[in-house]
Amino acid sequence: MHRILIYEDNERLRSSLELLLKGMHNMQVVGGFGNCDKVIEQVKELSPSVILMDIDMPGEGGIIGVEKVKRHFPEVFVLMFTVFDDDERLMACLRSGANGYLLKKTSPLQIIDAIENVASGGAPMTPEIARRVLETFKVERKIPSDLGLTPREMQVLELLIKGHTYKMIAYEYKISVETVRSHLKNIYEKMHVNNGNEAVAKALRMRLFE
Amino acid sequence: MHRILIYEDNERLRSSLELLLKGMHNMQVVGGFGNCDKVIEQVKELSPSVILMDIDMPGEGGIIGVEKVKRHFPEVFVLMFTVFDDDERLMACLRSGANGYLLKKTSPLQIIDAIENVASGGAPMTPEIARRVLETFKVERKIPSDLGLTPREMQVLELLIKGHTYKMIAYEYKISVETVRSHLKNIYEKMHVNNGNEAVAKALRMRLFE
DNA sequence: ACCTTTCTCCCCCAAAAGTGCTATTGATAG
DNA sequence: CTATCAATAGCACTTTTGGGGGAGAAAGGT
Repeated sequence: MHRILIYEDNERLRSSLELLLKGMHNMQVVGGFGNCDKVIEQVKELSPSVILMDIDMPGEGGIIGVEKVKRHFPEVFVLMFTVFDDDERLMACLRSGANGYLLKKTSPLQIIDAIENVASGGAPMTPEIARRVLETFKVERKIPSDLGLTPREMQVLELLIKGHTYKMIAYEYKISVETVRSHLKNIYEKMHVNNGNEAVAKALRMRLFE
Repeated sequence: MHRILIYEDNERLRSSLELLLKGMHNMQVVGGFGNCDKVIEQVKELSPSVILMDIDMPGEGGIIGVEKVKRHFPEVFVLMFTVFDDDERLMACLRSGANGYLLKKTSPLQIIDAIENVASGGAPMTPEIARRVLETFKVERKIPSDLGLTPREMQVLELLIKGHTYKMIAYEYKISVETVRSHLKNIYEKMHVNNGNEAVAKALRMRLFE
């Protein structure tokens, strides 16, 4: 039996949802509210297993809502449910740990499906949403990032990033400080930077190291 | 009409897939191979609209495959299709720009669905996969990361990351170099680091800046 | 055999960075 | 009113860095 809690400021839509879900033998709507101002108390009180959460609501919206819920009750599944589909909000929800993301144009059947799905550990989302999520992975992709650094140069740069001084790097690799200097000179030239700080920043931004 | 190209080293499975897809009125299997060694030539030759790509194949596997395809033909949709479901491979594929990710236990009907779906710009994946993808978003979440840096200290640190010298920072904010030094001293202490390189690395890793 | 790259090392020298102090001012919280 | 904090600034002193050279040995490719 799934215990559903609904956050949706549009009264009519909320009623429709309640009606729809009540019609299912294995679902029980334990509550419905128009904003997330008291979400913590309400979840504690009603102990839902799945929350349907609209994003755009007066007072505290769904983004704050999902964050609060997931921080205090990470075991409760939260399903975002919205007309808005801008990437900003989407990502904000996902980062806060939302378990799924539905657009309001989703059919009733699919909503039921999604609830079943999320309750069994899945992460339902429309293919549209999924595409956008994957998109963000791609942009994150490592750019060619071929600076032509030699293996040794990479090693030296790595220790520089760790905050080692030239002397420490030299000791680490059993080479002279002069050699370390040479490597760093070459590194800076190849990276088109003028000092260590810039090199460190650039290397990390290019994800040469983690 | 979708033009499908299949990469799958298991002959029997490949035949089954071909048979399944050929049965559809709007799909045409333009080819099938057991590895990705010549994927570029093959795609150029056969110009598929959707590629079904197994991950584990002798020779060049699907991960190299999807990467090659997406680099040379970003407009071709690639649907990964595999028994393996470890996060490493999954992420590698997604980063390379795979358009969807199916597990082999997926039913024939769902495979057809997924192809239609990916061809119309969606990103089909099993809820299971979707869950894992969302998971990676969560772990990426910004941690409180409160070092107690003051606004001014943040500004100074920001320029340091850009590779500015103390002198340049001082000039930028119309303060004396000594003041910059003071700020940096405090910054290093608060961050528990001993020099600029380490501070830059730590700041970027904590995503204090991007 | 010749060339290039990589890794190694050296010198000089100036600039920059880091450490340890002190100290004044203005704003703010208690 | 007082204590704290942020921001400012200074000085002395040491260490570290960065930029300019040059140069030799080993490895790898043509």
